[in-house]
Order: sequence, then structure tokens, then C-alpha cells
Amino acid sequence: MPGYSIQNLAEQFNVTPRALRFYESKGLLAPAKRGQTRIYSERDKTRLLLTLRGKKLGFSLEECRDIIDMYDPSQSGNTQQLIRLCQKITEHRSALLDKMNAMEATLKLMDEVEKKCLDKLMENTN
Amino acid sequence: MPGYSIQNLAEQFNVTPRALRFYESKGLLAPAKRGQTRIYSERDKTRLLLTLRGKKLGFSLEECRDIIDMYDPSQSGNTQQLIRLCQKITEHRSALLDKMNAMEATLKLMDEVEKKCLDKLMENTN
DNA sequence: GCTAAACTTGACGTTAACGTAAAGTAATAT
DNA sequence: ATATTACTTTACGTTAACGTCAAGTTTAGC
Repeated sequence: MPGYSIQNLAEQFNVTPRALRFYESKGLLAPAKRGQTRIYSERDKTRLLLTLRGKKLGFSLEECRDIIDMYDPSQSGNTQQLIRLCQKITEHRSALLDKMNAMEATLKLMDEVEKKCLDKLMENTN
Repeated sequence: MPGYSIQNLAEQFNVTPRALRFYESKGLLAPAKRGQTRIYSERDKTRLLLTLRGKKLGFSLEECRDIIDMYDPSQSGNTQQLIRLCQKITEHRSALLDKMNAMEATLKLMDEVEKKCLDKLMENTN
């Protein structure tokens, strides 16, 4: 019996079933249904991983969906769509590199503050 | 006459005056006041920069405030506080490195998708 | 001294991302 | 067969981060 239950998948990613249903209502997930019960596939699992990853980077769920939908192999049809995808990747990468810069600046600042902090602690113990 | 007006500072960072007042109400900024009018110092400007940087990385305003407050030199008093600051820096750095990993994974994925995309485009033009 | 522009303080509205409670159904254990 | 558990939908509640008035004040130009 392949696939995961809602509870199982939720536990794997440390989120609530409510969140999974919410993501579904926003078009991020599309689990199969046996009767009323949801069955999540590997594809769903991957999309959830990407969603949570996007969230962690400060993207909204809508942004996550747009990005993930395009990365999804089942979409890449004609030439126009492929070109559009390449453009979107470029945009998205630009946004990511922007965040990467902010992150490096923050890490650098933290190093400096930590250094000053340790220096002062040294003084205090003199 | 040193300092910036609310409108001026808002334009510099491409945010609204409303946002600056909101940040103030949340303890992120603490501009001086000439009568009723706010005057923002270099310190406020720096704190605003750090706030927006934190936001971009997906931290909440409250998290930003806590972090920035501790990095602020005017706080670092006794040994206990310095030790606490070092601990917080470690925590914060861990969260950042976590995001950094997510970011690198995303960039890697994007590279792969782009490559496949370009390959398909090549095929289509055969 | 008057007007217009820029500032101020409330206070209510809005969107995103779920939480939570209600009420019902389906599967499982005893 | 019944009780417990896990699932379901529907719907209203909540928090964060501002936006958007409304109504009053202060400053700058003429």
C-alpha cells in the first residue's frame, strides 16, 4: 500500500494535518482520495518539502506554488512554456541571491558582534 | 540639522511612513521628537536597515527586534548579559545556516531544472 | 494671518497562514 | 455490536504586518 496518510505525512515534516489541508486548498498539494480519505504520493511529499523550504526562505505560499508548479515536470510542454520557465528561474534566482547577500551581511555582522562580545568578556575576567 | 524626517527615511528604504510608525510601536525604532515631529538618527537608520534585512530572511518583526536589541552596543552591560548575547548569536547563526542550506538546495534544484529546460529547448529547435 | 502641505494620533479594515471548535463519517479494536 | 480513534467538511477565530480613513495640529510660503 503506497502513499502516506495525512497524519503520517504531517508527522514526517512536523506540521499539522490542518496545514496540509490548507496547502491543498491553496493548490500546493493534490493528494488522491480513497473515499473521503487523503492519500499522499511521493510527488505530494516532494512538493511539501519544496513548500516548506520556500516558506523558510520567506516566500509566501502563493509564490511557492507558482514556483513549484513550474518546476513540476508534468508542466513543461511547448517551447513558449519552456522559455517562460527559464525566465522565471532567472527572476527567482535573482531574488534568492538577494536574500543570500542579506544573509552573508548578517552572518558577518554576527561574527563582529561576537568578537566584541568575547573581547569584553575577557576584560571582565581580568 | 542632523537626522531624517519620516518621509525622507521612508523614501530612502522604499517603505511607507505608516510602516515606520508601526515599527516604532513594536519597539524596533525610537526616533527623537521635536514637538510632535519624529526625527530619525543614524542609529534609527541602522536599526531600520537591520529590520528590513531580517524581514527579507523570513524573520518576524518581533524576532528582528530581539536580535537587534541585543546587538545594540548600548545594551552590553554586565557579564551575564554578554554571555546571554553570545548564546543568542549562536542560536541565531544556527537558524541562519539552516536557511542557507535550504537556499543552496533551492539554487541547486534551479540549476538542474534550468539545464533540463535548455536541453528540451535545444531538442525543439532540431 | 491664512492656506496648503506634512505631520500627528487613533481606530477600524485587510490579507496570509493557519488554529480551533462543531458535527458528522469511516475504520479498527475488543 | 459498540466504543474508540482517525478521518472528514464547514466555519468562525487569531496573529502579524501593515493599509486606509478620519480628525486634528504644526510648519512653510506668501
